[in-house]
Amino acid sequence: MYAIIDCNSFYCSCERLFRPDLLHQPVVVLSNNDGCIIARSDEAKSVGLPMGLPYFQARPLIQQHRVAVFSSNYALYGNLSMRVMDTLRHLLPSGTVEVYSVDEAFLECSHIAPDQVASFALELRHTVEMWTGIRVSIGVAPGKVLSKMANRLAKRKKQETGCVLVLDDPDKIRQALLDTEVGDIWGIGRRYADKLRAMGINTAWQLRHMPEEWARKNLGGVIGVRMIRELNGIPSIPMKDPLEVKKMISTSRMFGRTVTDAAEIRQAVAAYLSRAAEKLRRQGYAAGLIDVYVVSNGTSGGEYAYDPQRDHRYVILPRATSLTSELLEQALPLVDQLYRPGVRYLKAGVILSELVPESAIQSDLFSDSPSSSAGQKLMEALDNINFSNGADTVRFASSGMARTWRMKQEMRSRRFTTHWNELFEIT
DNA sequence: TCTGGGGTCCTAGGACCC
DNA sequence: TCTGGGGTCCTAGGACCC
Repeated sequence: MYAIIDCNSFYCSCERLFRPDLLHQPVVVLSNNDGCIIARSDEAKSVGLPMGLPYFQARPLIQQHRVAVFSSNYALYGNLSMRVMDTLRHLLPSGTVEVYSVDEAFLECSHIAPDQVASFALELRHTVEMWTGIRVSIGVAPGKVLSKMANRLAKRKKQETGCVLVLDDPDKIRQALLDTEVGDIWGIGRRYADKLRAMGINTAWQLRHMPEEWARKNLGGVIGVRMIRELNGIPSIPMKDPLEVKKMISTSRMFGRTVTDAAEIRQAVAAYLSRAAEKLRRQGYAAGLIDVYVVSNGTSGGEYAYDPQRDHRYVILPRATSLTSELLEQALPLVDQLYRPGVRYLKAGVILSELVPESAIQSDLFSDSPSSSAGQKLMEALDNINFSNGADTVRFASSGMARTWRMKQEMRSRRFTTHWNELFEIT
């Protein structure tokens, strides 16, 4: 059996943890740049605020129902996520927890007797809430797809299920499949859902009875075949090895306003690259390739304009590196190749790929410094200062001083758990 | 005026090789 | 006028996820 454990309205729960006065109030959290709604408490859902609604469109409803609004506070969410995941790893045998996203983890439960699974799940839910203050929902079933389905149904019927649902016999599975529309299956996105409905397939139960060969042709090849098997209770999506190396690290942001100045684009790219390099070092990798891209405002206004030929450049590094200075040196010239005067830019981004473990860097035949250990010490010092004193305390001058292009975050709560000067105070 | 950011996997098709 | 078969590697693009 597989379980998925999922934090309820995670970002909102994090905000409420330090604002108990909001416990039964509607709460929403906004995307970067305070652009749109990305998390809603149950109360906010029930006043009719949909996911992804632009903030400016949501404003009337927000005022009418006195909804508490927060800018996203990733320092806080990341730290609380770590606490939840640590709790799971503490309570389960090693190798059975797969962190799937900031607020979800799959558990492989073969070590638990089938008749114990339900009580174990309830216990787990209770412990996570006691230790972290975060409420979770748990779905258990044979396979990841069915466990996601169980989780979804558990949340939908909180009162009856206590946020835990175990699909452990054919009748329960059948009922769950009948109760799930194709578009609500994990792995079926909007495109496939439209396609399936056009073919008269509306429920997971109907999809389950389609032949594998049909799925191979119509649902993305092997992905479709795995889907049919999972729906039939045959686990076909394995647990992921937590040690697997990442393939890319990317950092991108919308600007707080449109930007037309090349110097400002360079600053933004320098800042995103610094951030990406920090992630790179934290995970112990070096990058062999840098991608830089920009997105502009379409000529007719409104629309995003991105043309890979025109708006994206990359450079292959002579030697993989994780030093911000070396990466900057290679990446900044790309900006000048991309930049077109007079264009209104909305966003820029940096992608680091061809990642290799720092310990296994291929040195280049002609480089004079075998491994730039002074540079590495400098980066270590930089990362330590920025970790303990807050991001960007020390940064490269190329990332700019005034930085008026930076995103808006006007309603961010304090970083209660990660910054000494922002601790929760009791008076 | 105002619509996020960070990922993964898979396939098709072109270039190239023997 | 005729013009193979088998393979690898790479990239772009589509689809999905939270």
